[in-house]
Amino acid sequence: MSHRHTDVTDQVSNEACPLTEVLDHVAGKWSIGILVAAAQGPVRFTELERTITGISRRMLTLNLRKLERDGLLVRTVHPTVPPRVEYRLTPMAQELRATLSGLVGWAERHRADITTARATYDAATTST
Amino acid sequence: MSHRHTDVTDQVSNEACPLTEVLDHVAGKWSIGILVAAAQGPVRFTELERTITGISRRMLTLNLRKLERDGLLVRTVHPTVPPRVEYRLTPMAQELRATLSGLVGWAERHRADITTARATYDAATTST
DNA sequence: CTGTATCCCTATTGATACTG
DNA sequence: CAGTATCAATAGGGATACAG
Repeated sequence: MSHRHTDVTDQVSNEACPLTEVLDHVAGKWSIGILVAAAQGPVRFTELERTITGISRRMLTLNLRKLERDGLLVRTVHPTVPPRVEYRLTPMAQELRATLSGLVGWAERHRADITTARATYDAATTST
Repeated sequence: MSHRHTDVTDQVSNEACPLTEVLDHVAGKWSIGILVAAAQGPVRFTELERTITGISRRMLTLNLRKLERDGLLVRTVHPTVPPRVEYRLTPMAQELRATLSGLVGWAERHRADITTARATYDAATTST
């Protein structure tokens, strides 16, 4: 064994893989957006609904519950007459958000490259 | 306006948001797994198919194409009699992978916390 | 206001068979 | 080996109406 294509097998195979773990909590279409929106401070349900733009009430609720269950969001209900519910990030989620900024940085640095790559690929694919 | 719930509106709203950009390239169920697997060096199609475990041939192909189109993977075809195709990360993707390790670190640090949070949440939800 | 419950539609994915 | 094509199953997500 020294064929120089090093053994890859143990990196992705099992379900305990940290990468998979991350994805399960973050990979959703809305999760990260919610985390970012909620990071600004305690945020109310309706606020999020307006902020996230394309999200439906249903999806917002589902994602909020998931994030809460994973310990990333804290849900606080103020038992006032018009119910007031606020969401805020846990310290763990704040940490995640900080980490996420690395991704954002990467995206910003390479947005143009990606656009170019796509154009090139499409050109090569579309035409003969 | 000074209700201390700072204006969130400009963070997630538009489609040009870097976060959205990142997600489009990375959020897929398999994308990151593929990138990690391919990072070890030139990898062949079948190797990936075995490595990624749960992935179907179809999904592997689709994701490979997407990643290639985005300029994250380079596909090299060796015109030998049994075709030999190898995939490797572009520098841009290597950079992404480095960034990703931050996420992996976060996941590793908090895996236990998440498990606990879920158990707590489920206990509080299931009972009563 | 803050959700929950339904219905329904579409996109994603798996399984399978076939090809260069 | 490395895909592509096709079909069927499913889950994700939107719209809407209703409830605490």
